[in-house]
Amino acid sequence: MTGVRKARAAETETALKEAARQVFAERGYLNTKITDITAAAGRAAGSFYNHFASKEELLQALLADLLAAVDDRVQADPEHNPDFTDRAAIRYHVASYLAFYRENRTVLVALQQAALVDTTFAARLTELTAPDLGHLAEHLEYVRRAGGRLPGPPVPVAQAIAALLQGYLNTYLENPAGLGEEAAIDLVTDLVHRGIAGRLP
Amino acid sequence: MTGVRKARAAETETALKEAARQVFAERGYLNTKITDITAAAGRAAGSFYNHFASKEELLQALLADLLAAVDDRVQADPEHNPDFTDRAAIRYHVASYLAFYRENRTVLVALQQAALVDTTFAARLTELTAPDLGHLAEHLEYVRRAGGRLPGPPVPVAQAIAALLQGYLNTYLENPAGLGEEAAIDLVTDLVHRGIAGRLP
DNA sequence: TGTACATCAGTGAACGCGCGTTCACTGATGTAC
DNA sequence: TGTACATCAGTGAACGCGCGTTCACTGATGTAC
Repeated sequence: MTGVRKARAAETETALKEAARQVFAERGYLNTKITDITAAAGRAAGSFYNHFASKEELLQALLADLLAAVDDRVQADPEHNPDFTDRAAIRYHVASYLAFYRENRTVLVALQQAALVDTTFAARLTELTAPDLGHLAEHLEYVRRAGGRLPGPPVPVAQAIAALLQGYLNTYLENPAGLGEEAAIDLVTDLVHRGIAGRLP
Repeated sequence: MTGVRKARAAETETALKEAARQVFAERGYLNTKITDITAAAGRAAGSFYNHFASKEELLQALLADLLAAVDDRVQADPEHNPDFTDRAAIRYHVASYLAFYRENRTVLVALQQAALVDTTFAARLTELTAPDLGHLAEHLEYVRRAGGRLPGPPVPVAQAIAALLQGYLNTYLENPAGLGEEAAIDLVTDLVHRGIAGRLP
């Protein structure tokens, strides 16, 4: 009568997903066995396959959840300042990237790991980051038009900045080493701001 | 009488190492099976264990070779300019890092992959990069003493720069996207130089 | 509302594949005398 | 220098472990009448 079954199924599905997130965070995606996930979720091994065909498909599901969250966030984002000669505009981007990375680090790292082993995920990952890269490159183009001398063409510079953000913020989140969050954001902001705005007229 | 046996053994050992490097480059360390290596080396599967106890130990051997090469390089390096307020000094470091990374990319990437799965390699890797980080931090300290305003404490800034170098140069080597090597070096150099030297007196 | 049957989520032991690892064997090289 | 035996690098079929995946079974929920 009432959808007790569906509710139960949904319950264990989310239990599996949460268990996966937890276990991925503890020992990494590649080191996680399916029975690790089911054990952490308190279910039998066979139950897994009622919900996901494989560990990869589970990761896809986590990715889908993440993307949904991203969409919400982007919609909540007002028209932000595209002027990257303005330090505050850069800082805003850095801060929101840190917040996003902090929130979704487990899944992002799991994706990166999966991408090493599985070309499907590798393709997926570049597909996902492409828009962000383009977005960054546009902001850099703005700087160039405003008379700033970028250290190189917009796209490679955007790649470099993306590497800096991803690499350093990951390091930072793993071990803040006494540096406050605001200080970390300022650090990256300054590096980028000075680095790109260069010699303004 | 002559060491024909030893010579043969050494020969297949290097054949295995070279095959490993090649296969790692093609499909990645984690995706490589031991039989992939022996097949690429043109030997029987069992032969592998006359030389290495496991794939991990083979990687250790590749790492040892790499470190030996590094030692040679460092000795050949004259007392370089520690003054990171000087653009040329930074460029020198960037260029030599790129050369090193280009030369040893396969093994470095294999190490990074191994580190994801095996805590031994993770520890090894941080151990290996620690001196470089310290070295960088010293150069930054120099800038600070010279009156430059770093965007943050030397060690975190060094981490950020290391992330930029490693992340971007890896991206660049995978796909130069039409950017010349000198241009790539200049890009990173400018980003770092402007970023750290900031407002000099 | 009650009864009989169907369906479904979950269980966990068992199966089987992939791959690392072993080991008896071969032929060549080294050693002893 | 020659002969008999020992040792070693290499071979590849076979073994077995780990782990993903299946499947017969259970008890509860849903449906038909």
